[in-house]
Amino acid sequence: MEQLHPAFKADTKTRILDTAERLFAADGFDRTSLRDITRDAGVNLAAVNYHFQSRDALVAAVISRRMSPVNARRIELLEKFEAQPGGPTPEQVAEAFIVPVMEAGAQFENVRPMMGRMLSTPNEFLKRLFETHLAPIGARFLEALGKALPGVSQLELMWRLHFMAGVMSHIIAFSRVLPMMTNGTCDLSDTKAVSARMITFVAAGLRASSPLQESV
Amino acid sequence: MEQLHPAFKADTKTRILDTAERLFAADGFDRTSLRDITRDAGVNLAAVNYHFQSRDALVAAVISRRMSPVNARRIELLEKFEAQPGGPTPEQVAEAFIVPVMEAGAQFENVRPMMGRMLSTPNEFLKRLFETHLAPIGARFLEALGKALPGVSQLELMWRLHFMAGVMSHIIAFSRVLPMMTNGTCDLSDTKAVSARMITFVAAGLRASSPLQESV
DNA sequence: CGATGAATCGAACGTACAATTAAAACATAC
DNA sequence: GTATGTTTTAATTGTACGTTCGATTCATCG
Repeated sequence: MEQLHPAFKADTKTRILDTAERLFAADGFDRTSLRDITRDAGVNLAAVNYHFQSRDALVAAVISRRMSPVNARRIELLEKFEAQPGGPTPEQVAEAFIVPVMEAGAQFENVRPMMGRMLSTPNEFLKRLFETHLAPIGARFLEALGKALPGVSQLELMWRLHFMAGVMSHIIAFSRVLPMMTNGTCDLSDTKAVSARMITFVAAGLRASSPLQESV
Repeated sequence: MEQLHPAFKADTKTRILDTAERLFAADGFDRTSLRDITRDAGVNLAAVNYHFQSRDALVAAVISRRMSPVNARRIELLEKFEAQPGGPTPEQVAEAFIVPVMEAGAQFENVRPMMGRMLSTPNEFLKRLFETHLAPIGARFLEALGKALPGVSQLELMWRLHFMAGVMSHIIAFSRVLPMMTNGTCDLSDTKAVSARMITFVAAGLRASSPLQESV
């Protein structure tokens, strides 16, 4: 893992970010107080409101730090696949959607559970933040799906985009409990293998003929 | 909708349950206080700790009231499909998993968002409750998947079970925001149509040949 | 009617929270 | 080495929370 123990070195701002990320991942955004964060980070309580302006702004900073590179990588992959002669395949769209998240999860210990929290916390502020980060990504992937599955209606594509998102969100959100729930059977440490499983499942679902409009 | 406005009739206990369900669905479990609930229900604050013993026990009661019938119906459907000559098809397993939830969502306004909150709240008490309700269901569906997809390894089945759960959880959890996110395109009111789309997607994913072990 | 238990009520308990303040400590440049 | 701007500190503010309490109302039955 790349992260240092926050008790050593690193400036206050980074210590707060790292500790907040870890605690948000472990306990959720709503149930982690500034007192928890500052105590664990070994900094003063007021440091949060000094470096960031508010608790909400800290949450936004924690999320942006990890989400922005992931979404940039997603777009990058998508453009690469779209430039290829056969256009993007459903497998490639799924890969561009899933792999950057899984790779970030492998690189930074807390990213997967933290994103899981983000995807699943009812907090209204988080919902807005989520929209900010994911609305443009959703639109971009809808467009790519249209190229990968010509003839499928926009409505159907929209649904399947959300089904794909559901498969990934669930695995992300359950990344901490999944090994326990399955008695160690489901192991997320082999990122490539898990991604491959997901891509296979999702691509097959994307390719399935529509249940309501059989024709084209 | 079957529910009455809590301000009229119904005894205190039911008024609390109905109001709590509505507020939990709207604002989440953690962000809904007993004061919010009792104010909206028009009952005294102390009534919650009188009728239920604690806030946690109220949460458990709210969830059990809706989850128990859904899970009973799931098992019922599964047994019906398993009794059929061809054994259960992947479509039938998906149907038994998905349809009871969607039907409960159509019957009671707040069930879908409330279940979405339940599936996605980091609260440790909720996690335990979730385990209680879903662990046996998961085991039962894993068994059914084994019959529907003979030759697929237990490991692969476990993953695909979670992929299926992910598709449904995501739609459930996003039931309130999905119409807004998609500019009204994705509409959950036609329960049968949404269920059919999900079943098609999931069954295709379940049937896909394994990415890691091609043979069998 | 009068008594007994369930149900409701207003009020308070102690705890935890985000945010703010003014002073202290620190670093940097002159 | 003193002045200036940045960072850290301890203490406090006001608000909200779950839970508990004793008193009061209500329904039921002897």
